[in-house]
Amino acid sequence: MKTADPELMRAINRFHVLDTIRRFGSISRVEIGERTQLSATTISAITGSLIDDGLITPLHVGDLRSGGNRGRPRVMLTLNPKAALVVGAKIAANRMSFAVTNFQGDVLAGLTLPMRVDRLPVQVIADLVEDGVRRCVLDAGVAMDEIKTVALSLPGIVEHGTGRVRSSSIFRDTDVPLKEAIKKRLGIDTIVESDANAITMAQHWFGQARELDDFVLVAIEENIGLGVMHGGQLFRGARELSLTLGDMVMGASPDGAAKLATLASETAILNGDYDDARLRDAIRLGQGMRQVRGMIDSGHVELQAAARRAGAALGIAIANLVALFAPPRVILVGSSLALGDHLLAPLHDSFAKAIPEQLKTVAQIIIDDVDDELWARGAAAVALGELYGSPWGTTGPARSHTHTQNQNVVVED
Amino acid sequence: MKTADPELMRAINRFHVLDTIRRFGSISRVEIGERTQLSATTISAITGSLIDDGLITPLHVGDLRSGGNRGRPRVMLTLNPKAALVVGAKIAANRMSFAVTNFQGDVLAGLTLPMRVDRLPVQVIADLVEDGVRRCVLDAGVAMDEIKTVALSLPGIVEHGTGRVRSSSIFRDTDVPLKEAIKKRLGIDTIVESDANAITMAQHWFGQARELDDFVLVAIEENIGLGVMHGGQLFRGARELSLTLGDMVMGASPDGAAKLATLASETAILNGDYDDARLRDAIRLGQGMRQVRGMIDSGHVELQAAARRAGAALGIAIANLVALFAPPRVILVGSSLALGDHLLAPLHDSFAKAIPEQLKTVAQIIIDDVDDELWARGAAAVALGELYGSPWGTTGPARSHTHTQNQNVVVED
DNA sequence: AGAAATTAAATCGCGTCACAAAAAAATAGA
DNA sequence: TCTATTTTTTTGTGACGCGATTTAATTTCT
Repeated sequence: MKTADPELMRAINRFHVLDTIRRFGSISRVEIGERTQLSATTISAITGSLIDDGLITPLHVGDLRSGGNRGRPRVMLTLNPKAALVVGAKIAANRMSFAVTNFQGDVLAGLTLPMRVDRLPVQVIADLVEDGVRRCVLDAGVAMDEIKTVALSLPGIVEHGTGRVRSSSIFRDTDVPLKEAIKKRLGIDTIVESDANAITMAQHWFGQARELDDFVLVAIEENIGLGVMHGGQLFRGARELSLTLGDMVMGASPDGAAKLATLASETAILNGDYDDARLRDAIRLGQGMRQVRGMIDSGHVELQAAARRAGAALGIAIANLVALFAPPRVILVGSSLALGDHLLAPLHDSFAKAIPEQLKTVAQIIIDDVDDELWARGAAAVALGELYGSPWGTTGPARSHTHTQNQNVVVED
Repeated sequence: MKTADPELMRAINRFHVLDTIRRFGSISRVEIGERTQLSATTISAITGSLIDDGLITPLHVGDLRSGGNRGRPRVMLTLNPKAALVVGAKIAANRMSFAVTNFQGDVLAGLTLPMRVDRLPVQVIADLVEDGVRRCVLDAGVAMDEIKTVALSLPGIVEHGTGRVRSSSIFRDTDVPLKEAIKKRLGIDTIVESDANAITMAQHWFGQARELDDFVLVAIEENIGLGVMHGGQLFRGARELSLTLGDMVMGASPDGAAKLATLASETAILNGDYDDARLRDAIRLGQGMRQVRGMIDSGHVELQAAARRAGAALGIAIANLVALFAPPRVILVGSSLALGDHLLAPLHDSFAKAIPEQLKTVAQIIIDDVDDELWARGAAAVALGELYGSPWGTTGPARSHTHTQNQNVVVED
């Protein structure tokens, strides 16, 4: 039970201000006041402290006066890109992606390594992750000790707090203490998050849900991931467990029942149909679904039926989600979207049939074909989100800026 | 976006204190401090203000000194029962229940009226509710204007904020502005809530989940209701919509798919099997499931199969819920529990088969056979919860209690 | 019985917070 | 240069939570 004290109050308002600056990229104090409803005084104090801490920078524009604009000009504030660097990583069965981003979430260096890692021993995977992170950081031209946090995302059920992976298609073992393993190797704060939550965060910060504080995301890949944004925060289960949709059982009785994952995951669609050499290669490269789409287009009936089945099941599962969370938007991402209408037409169709009448207008379904980098960037956003929430610089007392204020770095164009 | 200010801070802490007193019934200031982690100073200030506002009362015990207890004795604090009176009501298809409770949630008067109200015109139902409330208040020996709030609970999807009933088996119409209708009739603040949420609140306050801030409740009656308690608060969908489980589609494709409600609701189990006169009567009296149980016991094969189907479907639906919310406890309530093991055995069975391995130990399923009064009391708890959260007396400045107490209570519109 | 010890609750003083009002800063137009 | 205008900072006020201190109410010891 969190007690409220002045420090918490400040932390909340500070976060609101920082978040507002992040959302608008470049914004004056007055506008922050309009958006947050905080008084100008408070804004000044908080932004002052943020400037002192080096998290934001004042930006005296000089021009951009759109004429007829008298009075003291507004000083724009932006995130200080150099305030922190983080690494985000996505670990998938057939590839790893890394992204080094600055405090604004801009990608300084990206790296995707196609390789089949699933079912390798944990130690080996951890080694590979370490290599990838170090390599990507090197590419970005920075030193490892400048990295504040590393965030890893992977499919499966992840316990956010402890950084343990309860279960994942990547690992043979269950309950893998991945966070500790990586932290020991890199000597950097590490966060482990489900890939679905990472991409959900990415959509919230950079993608199709920038303006929404409530939405649901379904990631259709080797597994079916789920991310729920609720009130601007990732919704986690009661034990800080990440959510998953692949375990949803579709059926009314144990006999006929099947998990969604066995109906709609990539593996399910392929159903062991690896006799085609090109398809085998494509799968190894993570292009399996694209290849399948081609095969369906040229008349592969069985695969088409599999895609239809998958789409139908997904449509129902999504309808169930809408019935539970009533989100204004559902975003679909993941490699299986490469199947195009072979998957989506039955999906929409069964969604329409499954959704209750009075919820029909509630949710809007959006398809977003995202690239590897955004997944990794999402993981980075998870890391940044934590830095925002609990700034390492003291949340503490407002200092009198009177004698520190002149570092107001005048940057002109 | 709520900004944090001293007033909010105080409101939060005040709520924590009040909630702690409610949970423990009778508790001293020191113990409140231990539980809330607030300083003794703050506790003193807040309890002082609560006493001034008449919400709690100091209780000088005198005895109960369990020996060996030196020093100044603790003064116990309790909720002031007379601080507010509320009415809770449960509207079901075949009966209405009412309960007048004091500020502690003690029932001063209860009333259950067996009558078939579903599909009656809204106006008629509203009239019946009005009569029931007035009658029950009269039974409690108090005047209507002493009632602070009325809370109605009913099956279906309810929009909490506006008090509109999006859809309910009770009403023929959709989007019924029930809150307005009742408020106009009674002239009292009215809250409309789903019955599942009300009984969830009741379990949290008085029942099987008193110590839990996270749990899920499934109400199996004419419909399948769902309540989710998350972090000590009722979890509502993004639009403040109440949740429902009856709309969950069980099946992998639109053809074979069926909503849970058509598999596991009372109507579904009966499946139009009204040829038995005694059963017809029992249903009218809300004893349908009890009667069905007897019929199964004496060898009614079809009904037994129906119960088995229902249980199996419910087990799967609950497993899906556990996969989504990871609650430590799932509580089952509702009239269908009268079916006993005819329903529960297949339920547990299919739950065990459907739940993923790593979540097996997460949730504990509890059956609770609750009576009508608890449902109504739950609605009352919903009303009380709102009173707690935003106390009508000014949350305002701490007064020096020594000489002030008489000013406040200026409540303006 | 009276003093000492002990525990609970109230009070005091401090630092912090948000905010309103006033002052200062920075610019455009006259 | 001077005035009007708009933004930002400074100043002053009321409220908050908390640690230290004081007062209150008992029990235990002598």
